[in-house]
Amino acid sequence: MQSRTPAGRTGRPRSAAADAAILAATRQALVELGWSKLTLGDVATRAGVAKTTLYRRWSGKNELVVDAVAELFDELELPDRGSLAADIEGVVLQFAAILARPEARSGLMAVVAESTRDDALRERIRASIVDPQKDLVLEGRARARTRGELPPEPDPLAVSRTVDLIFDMVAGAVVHRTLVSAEPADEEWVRDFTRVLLHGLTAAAPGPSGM
Amino acid sequence: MQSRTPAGRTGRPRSAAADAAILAATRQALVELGWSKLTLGDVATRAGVAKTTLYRRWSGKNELVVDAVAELFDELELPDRGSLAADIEGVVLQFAAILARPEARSGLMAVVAESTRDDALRERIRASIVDPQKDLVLEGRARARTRGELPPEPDPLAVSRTVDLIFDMVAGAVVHRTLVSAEPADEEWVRDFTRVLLHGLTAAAPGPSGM
Amino acid sequence: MQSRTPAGRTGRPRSAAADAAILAATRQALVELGWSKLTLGDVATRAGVAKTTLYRRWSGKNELVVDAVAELFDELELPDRGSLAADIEGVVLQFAAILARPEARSGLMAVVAESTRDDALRERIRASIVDPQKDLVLEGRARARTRGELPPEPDPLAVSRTVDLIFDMVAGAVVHRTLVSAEPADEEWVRDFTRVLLHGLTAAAPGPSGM
Amino acid sequence: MQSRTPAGRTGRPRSAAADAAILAATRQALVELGWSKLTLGDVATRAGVAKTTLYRRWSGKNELVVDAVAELFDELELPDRGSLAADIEGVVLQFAAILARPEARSGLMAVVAESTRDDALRERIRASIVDPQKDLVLEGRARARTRGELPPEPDPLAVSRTVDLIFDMVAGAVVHRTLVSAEPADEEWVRDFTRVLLHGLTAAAPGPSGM
DNA sequence: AGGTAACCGAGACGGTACGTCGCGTCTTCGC
DNA sequence: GCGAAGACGCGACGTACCGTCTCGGTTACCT
Repeated sequence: MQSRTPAGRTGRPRSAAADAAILAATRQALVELGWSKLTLGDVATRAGVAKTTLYRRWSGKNELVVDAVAELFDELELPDRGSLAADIEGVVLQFAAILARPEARSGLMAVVAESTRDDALRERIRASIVDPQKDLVLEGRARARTRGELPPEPDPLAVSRTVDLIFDMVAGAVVHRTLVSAEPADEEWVRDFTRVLLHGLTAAAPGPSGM
Repeated sequence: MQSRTPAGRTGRPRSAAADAAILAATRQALVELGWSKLTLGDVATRAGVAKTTLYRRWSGKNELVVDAVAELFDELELPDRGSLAADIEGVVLQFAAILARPEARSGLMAVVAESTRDDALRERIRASIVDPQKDLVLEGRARARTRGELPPEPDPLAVSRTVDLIFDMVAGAVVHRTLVSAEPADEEWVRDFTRVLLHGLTAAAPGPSGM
Repeated sequence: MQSRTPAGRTGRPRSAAADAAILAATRQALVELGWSKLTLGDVATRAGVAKTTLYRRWSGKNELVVDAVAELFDELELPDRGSLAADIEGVVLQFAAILARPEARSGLMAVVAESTRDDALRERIRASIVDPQKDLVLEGRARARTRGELPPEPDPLAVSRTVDLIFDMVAGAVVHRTLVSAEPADEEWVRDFTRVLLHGLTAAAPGPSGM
Repeated sequence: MQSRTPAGRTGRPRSAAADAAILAATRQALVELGWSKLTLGDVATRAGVAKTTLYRRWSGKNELVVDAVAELFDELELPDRGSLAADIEGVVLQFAAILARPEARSGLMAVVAESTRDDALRERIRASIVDPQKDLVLEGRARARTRGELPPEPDPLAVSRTVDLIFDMVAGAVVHRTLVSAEPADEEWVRDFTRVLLHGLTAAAPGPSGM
């Protein structure tokens, strides 16, 4: 192993505790103030840290909040509930539970909004938040295939297209339900949604577009 | 008919041209600067209007942008393309076309993000943007029913639940595809999506939960 | 008799009551708010008058306040107390009494300050406020001369110089005492001041500079 | 001795150069614009300083101008011209010279006007501007006493009363001559004034009121 | 064991935008 | 045509954060 400091250097190393304190303070501030009223000076104060220390690690509000929110999604995992439908329901419920937390709600949508004009930010969001979720879709399909619930892998290009579609439908529906319609994505809704999604995928599968 | 000015009728009336100029300037600024760099002072200048005039009509950036973006959605209408699937594809494409415009992208997501902490704002978004869209879903279902593509109206409560689900799935998927995945919701994607959605709805329909 | 409207004109004549109401409202506002916080909109409201009406009669805050304060000095008159010293004491006390009123204090000094960069304003102050006071000095000297307390009139140029000096000394001392030292110009102070002034004038009179 | 920074010693220290630049810019703006058109934003710009820096040091226009004008009076000193009359003439001429400068004229009167409704401001004016001048009167009397031009010190209470009266007469007359009458307090006027004042004081001295 | 370089807190700095207030002008309606 | 009501363009206000920059002082690594 090696030291964390990038290029084995002299001088005092950065405090590891500060990073955690800053991210926690960011989430706390998101809960209490929301995205638009969150200020970096306030986050620094909450974390017991100087503004300088914060700016040494993050270049601005967007990047900081992405990282703070990303940690919330680390707890997402694919439960093994025995069937594809049940697995999907499980993960959708987890996703909905995260979006129900106030620090995720405004923070996530705000950085997504910002990312429409900032490619680096969108890439950061994709890498920290979106791709890990997409991996769950892939993992779920693989598990279903071993169970025999899905046919063997078709050609890879079609797979990618299908996975992307599934992901947009799942994430999009939950986000829209939670944030725009402002209704809870509870078990009943998730059951309805999962049924439509699964039936749609299996029924549409043999179609000519190779789904 | 009657006079438009509701109650107090004295004094110089508000300029109607100013409203239009301000909303147009807001959209222009959204295109050029994006949400976060848009300032009300700049919008006022672009509109050839004093800041006070703007503040007399809108209480802040959020409300202004909601109204500016809402006008973009006024052009949405349900085309009659002859079949339910084609109608859906048509309206989804229109929706996608609007979301492809930069003044809608960042503006819409940003106000949605803000609305997570501002109930009045969420209600404004719902009334000006969301509900008109939802009406299209209702209209489309009614038309399909006269065509015989859908069974006659089941009980009203289930209808509401289904319409809400459809709406969250349609709007959510398009938004997520466009803004998060940052891929175009083009004809091919819309065709795939519509197939899955329609198959899912018809296949799931006879289920015990009354869908 | 005839109408007040200057050049016998058509249309509704200006309300004479409005002028008085505006000046009274100005003094009231001076008392409550002071010069710097006095606003013309507020004066108009207090007077039950529209801003337009006010601006039709006065061109701005300075001119309005000069007129409002000038009315306070109309009550100044030269009492006949039997001797020059007593006459002076009397008029100085009256002057001090006016300066003790809050509507005079801040209003007067403020317009004087403004007049340092506005010749028209200074002329207006001189005509409405200063010259009437100076006339009292002339009147007092004439009366003293008939009493035999002063020698007959020397050459007119020297008179003007002396009157100006007396006036600057009297008005200046009272103003400074009242506003800068912030002590009351009461009877005792006025007696002391008058003694020094009169002794100075009579003792200095035979001097070579013709006083 | 000890460190200058009183208590909190951490953080970047305030720039001493900024204070001087701001006061100089204030005087320059007073000359060019006068009190009423002087804006703190403009002063900051002239000083090459941010508005916040200015507000960190002064709470508003009044306080700033008092300090800016006070520095003008620092150059006042009592010349030794050999006699009491000559000394007085000298210091009055200095005082008049300062009041002849445009940065003093409008600035000084305006803050005095404001001070009629702001006790803290009046105290600030007294401490920075008035009291130093009054000290000159005391110094002049002491020097005259060593010369034998004045009798030895009478009782202290009467002294205070006399000094206050002298001061109000001197400062008041010069201010009134300069600002209200708008005539120069030149050597001739100062000679006349000094003669009246001195004769008045000496002639009145033996009076019963203890002067 | 000492030197030194990067870290840390605190907080002042030059900026930019905020949302409000007052100005003096204008536009409308009613008397 | 006058007067009330009030919207208008304008410009300054005083505040809040931004992201940067000194400060003095503290570690941990590397001789």
